[in-house]
Amino acid sequence: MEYQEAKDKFISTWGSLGTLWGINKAMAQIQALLFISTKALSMEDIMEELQISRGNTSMNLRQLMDWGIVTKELIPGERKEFFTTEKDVQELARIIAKERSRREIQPVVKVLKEVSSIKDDGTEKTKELIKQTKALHELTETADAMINKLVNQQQNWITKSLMKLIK
Amino acid sequence: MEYQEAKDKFISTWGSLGTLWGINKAMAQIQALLFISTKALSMEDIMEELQISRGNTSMNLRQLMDWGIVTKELIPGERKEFFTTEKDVQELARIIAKERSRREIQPVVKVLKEVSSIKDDGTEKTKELIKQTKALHELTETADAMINKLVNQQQNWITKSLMKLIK
DNA sequence: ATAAACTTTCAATAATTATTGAAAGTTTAA
DNA sequence: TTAAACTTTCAATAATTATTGAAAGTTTAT
Repeated sequence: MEYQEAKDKFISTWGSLGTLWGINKAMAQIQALLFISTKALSMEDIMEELQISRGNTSMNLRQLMDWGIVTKELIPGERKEFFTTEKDVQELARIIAKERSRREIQPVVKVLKEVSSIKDDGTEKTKELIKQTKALHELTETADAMINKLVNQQQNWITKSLMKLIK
Repeated sequence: MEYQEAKDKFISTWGSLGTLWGINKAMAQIQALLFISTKALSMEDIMEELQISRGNTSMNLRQLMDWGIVTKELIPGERKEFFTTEKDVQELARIIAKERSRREIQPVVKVLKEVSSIKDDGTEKTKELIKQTKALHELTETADAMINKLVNQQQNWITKSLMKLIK
């Protein structure tokens, strides 16, 4: 497999995986492109490479910046804006886990807590609703906490290794 | 909050969370409905409760059965088929994690492995592609393995507690 | 074998989501 | 201040995905 084929394959695969972390195809592809690029890219570059419109590129870059995954980079002497993505996979995982938790998991946890706290009127169906949503609430909260802890621990482990290397 | 309101809230919230575990709204809502139901439900019951068509109900029930989350239950003397979902949240988590891994994560891991294994032609861009996809490959594989281990460990922990309780 | 009771399938349609492109907005240089 | 170079916005449109409903299929009882 040659460079170009490998590159295209990576970008399209990563793009379709976007749903897994709750973002759309174009957004994931832009991130993928930046992730394997050796230098910061302009909007023009991205449009050209991915064959998408200016508007689409602009909106998706914005979203990636909102997530904190992509940053603008100003190149001296250049009028255009250039973009780069977080290159460290551990840090990337940390950001994604945190954002997904905040955007999607926390709101659900809140509803599960509310629903599982309704007053028990003694009927079987109410008891079942409370029991099941309570179990789901606990599981969701635990799983979310664990994942966040996990990605942060990895982070710490990496940081420690780096520290050792540096000093 | 009364029973009906709590129930509706749970079903619609769980439905919209469907995307998080890679299934569509109707599928998630059917599962949610069965999850808090005190008895097995017929297709008629589900259509009525969720206000969805027969075809939609049939197709989504099938998918839920493919996932291994819902099972048919034959009630003696009844011509209709009745459906129940896995009621244990831990087991549910285990099934979902396993299926998602098989359906979505493994294919991506495979591509990442392929792409990161292309021959290094010495150019900077090829080196970067190899380096970054290799890092992503390792991370994805590790994260996937960890999550599966995690849900299985929880499972074991629960199983052990139950065993103690029983004997 | 027939018909009633039920489920599945799938082409048509609806709903949702993503994308475009051009006008409006912004920044910089002269 | 003007104009060129660039980015953002957003209504229109395209693409994708979900849903319907009725015909075809299946199972069971007589």
